[in-house]
Amino acid sequence: MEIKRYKDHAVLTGVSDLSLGQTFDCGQCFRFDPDPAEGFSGVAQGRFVRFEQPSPDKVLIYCPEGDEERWIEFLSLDVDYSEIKRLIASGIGGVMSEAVLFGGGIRILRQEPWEALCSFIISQNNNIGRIKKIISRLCALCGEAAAGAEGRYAFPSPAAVCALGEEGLAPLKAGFRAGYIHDAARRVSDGRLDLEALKKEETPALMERLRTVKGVGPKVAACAALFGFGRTEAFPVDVWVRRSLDRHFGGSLDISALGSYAGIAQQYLFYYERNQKLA
DNA sequence: AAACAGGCCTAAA
DNA sequence: TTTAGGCCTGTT
Repeated sequence: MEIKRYKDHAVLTGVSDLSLGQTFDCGQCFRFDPDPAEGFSGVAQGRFVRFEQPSPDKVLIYCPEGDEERWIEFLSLDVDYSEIKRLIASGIGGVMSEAVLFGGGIRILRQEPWEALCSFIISQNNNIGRIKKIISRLCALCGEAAAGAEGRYAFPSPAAVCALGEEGLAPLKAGFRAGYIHDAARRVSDGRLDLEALKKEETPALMERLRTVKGVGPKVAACAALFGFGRTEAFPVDVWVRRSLDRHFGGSLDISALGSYAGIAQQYLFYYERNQKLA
């Protein structure tokens, strides 16, 4: 992969195994949308960014000079997915191979721990459209202005969320999740749940700690670990993956064959189960 | 209009 | 330890 820097954007060539569309529409991330101009835009790490993909092997990143690497990491473009895909497909075969072909452009984004935890708390018993709206309102309510765009907001800090109190979250219309959001914000901001320190923990211990938050069960903890802590071995089972496992794998899957890539495989299965009928 | 949506909590066996 | 019902809100 090569990087060339121009005045207001960087150009990556020699990109493989990436579809911006699949990556931003596979349910892992709630803050990016198709941009009116072109491509996908959103806020991450407090900064506005826009990505374009004029051809499969070419990606444009509209960002300040010097930020390219940040976004390359965000997109996991520093990881060789072709090898991972081969491993997953050959390790399981059958429907898994189909799923890898179908969603082969998905990359697991490297999102921030707090944002991932909070977002997946909100996601429970909820649909993507509404999840996005709730998160958008949360950011507008107490997030700081994002760098690089007017009217865009960073994901708020735990302290900022906590300061609102549970009642202060009412405008989000998050329903029963408001209490969960507040508990998470309180635990993180008062240090009982030290997300920074948890980066050093093994994945099972990490998930166990995350589950001390009210409203965080196995699925949400696994999602936070996978998307917020880069734990690609975490294997969240939601209704779609459940459906896929029931339909194609006799109800369960021996993920030992997937090594540390179970979470990536999960994402292919999820995307395939959820979207194949649209194709 | 009733069910359901990318779960989890609580109460009851 | 496992299982059923309920939960906010919005959409179909």
